[in-house]
Amino acid sequence: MIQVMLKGDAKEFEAGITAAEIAKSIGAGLYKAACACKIDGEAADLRTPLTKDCTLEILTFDSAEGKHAYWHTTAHIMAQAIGRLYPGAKFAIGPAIENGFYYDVDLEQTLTPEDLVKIEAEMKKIIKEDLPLERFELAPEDAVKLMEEKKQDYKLELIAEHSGKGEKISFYRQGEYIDLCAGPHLMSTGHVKAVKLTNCTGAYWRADANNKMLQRVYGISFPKAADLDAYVTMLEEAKKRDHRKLGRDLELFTIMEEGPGFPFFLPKGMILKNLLIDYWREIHRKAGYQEISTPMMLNRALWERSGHWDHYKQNMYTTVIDEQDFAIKPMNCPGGMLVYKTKLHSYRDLPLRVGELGLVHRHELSGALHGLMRVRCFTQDDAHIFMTREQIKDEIKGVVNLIDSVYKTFGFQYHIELSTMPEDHMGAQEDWDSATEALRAAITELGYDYEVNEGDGAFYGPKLDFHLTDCLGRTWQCGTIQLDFQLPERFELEYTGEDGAKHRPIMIHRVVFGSIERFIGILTEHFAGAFPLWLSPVQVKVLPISERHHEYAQKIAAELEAAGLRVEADLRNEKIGYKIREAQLQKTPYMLVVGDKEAETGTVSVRGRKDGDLGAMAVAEFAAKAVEQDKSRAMD
RNA sequence: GCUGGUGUAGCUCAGUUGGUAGAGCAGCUGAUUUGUAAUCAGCAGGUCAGGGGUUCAAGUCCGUUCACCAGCUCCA
Repeated sequence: MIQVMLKGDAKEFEAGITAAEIAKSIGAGLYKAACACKIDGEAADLRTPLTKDCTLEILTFDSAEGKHAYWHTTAHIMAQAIGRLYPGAKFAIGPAIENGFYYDVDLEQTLTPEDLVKIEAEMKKIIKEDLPLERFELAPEDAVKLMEEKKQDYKLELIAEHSGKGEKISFYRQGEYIDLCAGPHLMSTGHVKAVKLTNCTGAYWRADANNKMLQRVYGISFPKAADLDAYVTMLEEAKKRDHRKLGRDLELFTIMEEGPGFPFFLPKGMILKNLLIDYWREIHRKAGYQEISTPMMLNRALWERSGHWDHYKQNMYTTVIDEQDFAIKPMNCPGGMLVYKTKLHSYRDLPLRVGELGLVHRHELSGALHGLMRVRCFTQDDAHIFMTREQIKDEIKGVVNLIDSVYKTFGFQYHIELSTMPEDHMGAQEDWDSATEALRAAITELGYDYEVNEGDGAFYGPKLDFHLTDCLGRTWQCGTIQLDFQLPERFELEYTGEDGAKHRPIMIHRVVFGSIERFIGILTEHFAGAFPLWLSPVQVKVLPISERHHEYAQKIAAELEAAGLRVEADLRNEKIGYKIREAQLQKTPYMLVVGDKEAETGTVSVRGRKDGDLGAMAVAEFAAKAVEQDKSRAMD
């Protein structure tokens, strides 16, 4: 008998039992979904007989690791299919990703969507053949021999990297196909049920633009056809919510060829933008912030002093005026530094919280542009906090709480990531260490979990990033809190301490929305354009039945407008159904139908965009309810 | 920036093997005066993204510039 640890429970089994049999014994449902396993933390074959005490993890499709095994196996099946159809194919890497998998291949010919259909058909054959996936290990020199035989140049490069450790190299075989791979994998190709190749594009070998560009084929697979259908439906839903489409349909913004990456805000989008700004000003005033505005363009000397000229010049819009170099600001901080220096500061002034809604310009690569999500000019809801060392932790906590309250207002979940010192950085290691520690301590004390991104900090300091999750489960980095020991140094910022001596303040850079433009993009997709009442550009539409009700409609519109609501009356010569359809497509929160009945009784028939006909109501009653909903910034 | 794809009316799209443009919606005009997701008819709307080339003839073929879309960031 041997002892096997399963999810922390020790269980007795007869020696020689396989992982697959154990999986089966603890539930047929689980067995069906079992993708692969790990023995003592190492990827292993489900068919491996267990001969001694060990820890066994059964990976099922409902876990991230199980999905990875499932998708990674499908990647192998795809590679096998490509190998059959295109004998000269050289394979690079083929990992599982968040949604599905890809494989990078080096092929003579360029793959087209029709080719993907062929590959998919070949994959289905391989699945039907139900080929077992078998793991085997080779000494580095034998691994090289095998891959040389198969003319797999990229695999040879990968082996060269791993053989330095002197360890054996693991391979997986299925039928005639052999791949260098750590696993884990499904037992056989037949376990893959529904598969779809979704895309193919170029990708650089090792993500380096100096290397050869390979062809990357993306796909996804599921244990049930219904799951694949649901995934396809989800993609369609995401497409319907695309803020670029909704932005046009709802007349929020546009981007024109004349200004790639520079969005134009249309009247309705401007209402939304201003509402966000109003909200931002309100909460920042309450949180003890002052507001400033610094120039859009400043001279080279300033950017050299801040370090941007050296570290960021390729991304800056620069120009020569009166024989002097100028740059349009890519960030607001240097201007903020100058404002700090306009007067002497006492320790009594600190912490000094100074906000700025600054329009910054950054020359992003043309291929990186994407609607409002990635633009070349955007409004940062920036603020700089100047403080003493003792105040760091409390100030960070204050910002974290501010960000938390804002995201809650929109109903977003979020998680925090901590980014540490990058290779290209300024300043001493000790400063970096203490700054990183301050960030860590603040969120830990507030009870947050966080992920660490090693080496992903800004060149002047470590940072906390806030990633929010929208209703389709996608994450977006929005808020960030960056500690900075460098700029106060560079700009020689000072304050007079209690002791009468000069001291250097420490600084926080932080944003809550990140970019107001981008936040609008995220909100648009999150709400599918049906913004909560308080953010709707048009909150109420008054829809008269016929021309003789126009006067009454206009009277109501005026009353509601006086109550502070954003109202439009649709006085066009159209049938009520037509007007409702249009208001509905514009996602107008409330439609007020008015005809003879309403005019006689001084009421409105209320229709909600989600709930439909809500019945008649006195005008004043509707106004009071709507105003309350607006003021409270209710979600709906 | 790189790889691939796309670019026809405000929007969504047709346009055969090259023979110089069409629909629906939106817009305008008229009729209709309408009760909870599209009333009918008429009119107008295009240097086919921009230069260039091949051809008797280019929306269509070639090359180029620009813009947009997907990916290049999850690494055996």
